[in-house]
Amino acid sequence: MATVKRGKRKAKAPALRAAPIQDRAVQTRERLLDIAGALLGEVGIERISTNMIAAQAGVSPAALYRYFKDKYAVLEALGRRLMDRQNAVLFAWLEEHKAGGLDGLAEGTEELLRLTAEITDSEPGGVWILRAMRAVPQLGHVRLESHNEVTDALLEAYAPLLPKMNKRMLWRRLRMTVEFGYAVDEMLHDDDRFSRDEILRDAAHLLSTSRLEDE
Amino acid sequence: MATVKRGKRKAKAPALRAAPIQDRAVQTRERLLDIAGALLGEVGIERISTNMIAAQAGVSPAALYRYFKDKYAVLEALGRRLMDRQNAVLFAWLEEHKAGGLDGLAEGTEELLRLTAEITDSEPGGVWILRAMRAVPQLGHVRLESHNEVTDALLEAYAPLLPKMNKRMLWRRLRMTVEFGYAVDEMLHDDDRFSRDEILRDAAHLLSTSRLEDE
DNA sequence: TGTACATCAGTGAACGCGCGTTCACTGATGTAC
DNA sequence: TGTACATCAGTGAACGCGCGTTCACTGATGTAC
Repeated sequence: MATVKRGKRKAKAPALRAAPIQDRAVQTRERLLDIAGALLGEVGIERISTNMIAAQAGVSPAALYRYFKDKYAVLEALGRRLMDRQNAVLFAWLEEHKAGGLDGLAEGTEELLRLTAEITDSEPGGVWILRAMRAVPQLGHVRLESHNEVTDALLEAYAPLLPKMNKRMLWRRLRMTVEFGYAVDEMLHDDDRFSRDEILRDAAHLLSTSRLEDE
Repeated sequence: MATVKRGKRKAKAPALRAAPIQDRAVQTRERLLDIAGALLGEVGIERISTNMIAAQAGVSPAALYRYFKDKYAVLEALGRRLMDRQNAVLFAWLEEHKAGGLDGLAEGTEELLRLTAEITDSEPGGVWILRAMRAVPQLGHVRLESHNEVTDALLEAYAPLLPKMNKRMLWRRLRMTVEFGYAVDEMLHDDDRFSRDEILRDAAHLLSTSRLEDE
């Protein structure tokens, strides 16, 4: 028995999910998420199933469970991926505009809304992911955490520009503005009577003429 | 065979749903909707089932199908009932405040938001009904139709007060404000860091300082 | 008022189906020597 | 570079379960005479 032992133990690894190591694993995971997003828009949150996702992605149902603990973990990862991408855009935008003062930020509002909408468009099932985050109790925290993080970043930029204003109130109003921004993102996707440009312009107008400060 | 025939035909009525006639039927229908709303909040849109609704309501699964064509018809009726009640409040509010001009309407904003929230609270599963209307493709039209109807009514009140403004643009901006209003209603139900009063006051402030007119 | 009967409201049990998940397994890939 | 072997990625088939819906039926209610 001259077989060489190199691993610490030869216990049968429990085949549970872990951070993917090989390249094809990363690709399979992303593919599962893309398909899940697309199905969210096609069949809806109450019809989507793990078997359906796996079949569309061309893998066995069991493969899905190497990457996700259960069905909700798939949806949660989907939501997180979209929100992370949207937040990255917002952080970059903030970095670029915060030097411009309140006016600069107001002028950039339309651009920010447009960039965010483009991220939503680029993700399969984009807007349906946002809606699922709202409607499924188990997923709500993803949305909340993301929105709060964004609001924190906004506060950092706005607070020095409104030094006399109560921070707690400013945070609250920024939080609400974030919520309005997402409402606009959703509106863009189910109104066909108006062009995207019209909606974006109105949204930027309403958001930037509403006053953060004062009583 | 001297039996008297009074009905036009004696064909076995197909036992399909129709407008309820007896009082207990009306009550059963309402009870099914109440239970459905409550379950929407408790188990979520992706776990709720017709069997579950019937069991909780204390009737057999088959009884549910006397009142609703299928599962979506239950949810649709639920959404319609809530939105009708909210719209009734809005119409009454509008009637009362439209004489006050733009200032009167602006001052009444907080009250409208509060009244709407109270309706949402009073309906079992209130906020989850609103969210389901968003997230389920088959139900989206209920929300859209309701919001459009509300916007039409608002336009009627605001247009005379802003005679120089392009009607199409005004409608669009009012439509967006309605959307913001519903976003506030939803916010009230998942933020526990701030009191309802704080949120309502901020919302009224943001909505009424944003300018409907001008470019 | 009594009653025969039409209609309405609700039952009990079952149907076929697809769900979410797990099992023991195989094939693909990486790596120490 | 070859190779033995550990580890990783993915399979095929099945599981128990609850789903949405329908069936033939019974009991409750309303009403014409």
